[in-house]
Amino acid sequence: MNTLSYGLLALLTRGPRSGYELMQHIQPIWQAKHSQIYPLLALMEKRGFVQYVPVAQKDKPDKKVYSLTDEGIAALREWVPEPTGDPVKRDEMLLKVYCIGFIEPAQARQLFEERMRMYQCKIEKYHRMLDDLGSETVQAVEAGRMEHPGFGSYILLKRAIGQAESDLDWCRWVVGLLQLNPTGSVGN
Amino acid sequence: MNTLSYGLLALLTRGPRSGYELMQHIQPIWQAKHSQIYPLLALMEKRGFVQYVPVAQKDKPDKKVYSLTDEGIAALREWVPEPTGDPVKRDEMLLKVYCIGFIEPAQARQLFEERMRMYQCKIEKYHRMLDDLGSETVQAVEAGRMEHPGFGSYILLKRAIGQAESDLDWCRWVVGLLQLNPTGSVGN
DNA sequence: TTAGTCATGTAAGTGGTTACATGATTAG
DNA sequence: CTAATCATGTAACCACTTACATGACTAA
Repeated sequence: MNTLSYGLLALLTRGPRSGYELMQHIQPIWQAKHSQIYPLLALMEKRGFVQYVPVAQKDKPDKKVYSLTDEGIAALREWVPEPTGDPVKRDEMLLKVYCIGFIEPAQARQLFEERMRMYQCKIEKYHRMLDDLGSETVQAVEAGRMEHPGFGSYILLKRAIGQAESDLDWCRWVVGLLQLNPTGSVGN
Repeated sequence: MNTLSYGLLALLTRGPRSGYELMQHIQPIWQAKHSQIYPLLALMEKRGFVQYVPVAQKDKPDKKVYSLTDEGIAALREWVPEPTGDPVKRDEMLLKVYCIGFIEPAQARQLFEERMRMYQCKIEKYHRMLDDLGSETVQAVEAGRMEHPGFGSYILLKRAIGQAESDLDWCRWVVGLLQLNPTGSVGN
């Protein structure tokens, strides 16, 4: 049972999901491909943490809909109070930024402008996801009702938006600095 | 040549460094252990991207001080304009937050308070690192002189501080929400 | 005297990605 | 007609962590 396995159990607290759905929903929180998720689900099924019902579909491939067992819920509850690992962040761009004095100013500008587009897309996506949660959830969250399904999703989305906006502001600040001293603008 | 290898080349643009120093300095940007870094340095030395001078020390173990070769610089310059990979973020805590409705309110509070301490430590550490850069660097950055050694370090530190403060604010906001509805305070 | 720092390396294991494999349906 | 989505799985590979190994010096 690794962290991703517990993460899958966490997602299943919202209700039964297929492996494919789990794979999609876990992406914003924990990057993982289907090739990693399917074997873990099979393993957890063997160990009794989850169970599945095969669902036949017309027009689409059949699927397995997984749900938590009592054992799975117990495992989740044991995991939560355990010491939480430090966050792991790896961003290739930051390594490029470290040696920014070594590269063409035009390339530097491009690097930041690409990232600004990426963050803007993310922010829009997250806002759409917030809207999808509905006003009923918003009211529950604002009242601090953490037992409400959607409380976790809402505060996670808020965090993702805050992070993306902070990064976007940083990009704008750096682009502003770069324009102060347009070393690379010969020929523009 | 993987991303970490280019990252090591990026660090070496600041001047010669030992493997041990590289390992320490790359931590805030890219988590990697010495056991991963030493073999990569050996490989890059074989391929001619870096070279080293053995330095004998009294009172300390001998070390190898690596520096960039012209080939290494060329490789760096080729890498920068290549498409930049998406950032990878994996934080166990967010998975726990997702199923926060399923856990004890006291445990939830503890989770956030632990994180708030972690972010506060980080922010203090980053501020100390900023101070270490000196006013000369600050002036160069404020003038947008990106070719200045320290420009990259300064803007990366600013980003790290912004991120940590954004996360800390989020934790405070959630803790505030949790206190609105003290479900778990029976017996306090 | 125990733990921590400096300093380098290898070996074994886990976690995660890419590629291979299948196949029907739908949208451009 | 090509690409994307849904849906599951395996195999090979790469990236990263943990443990093993050594050894001298220093601070609590």
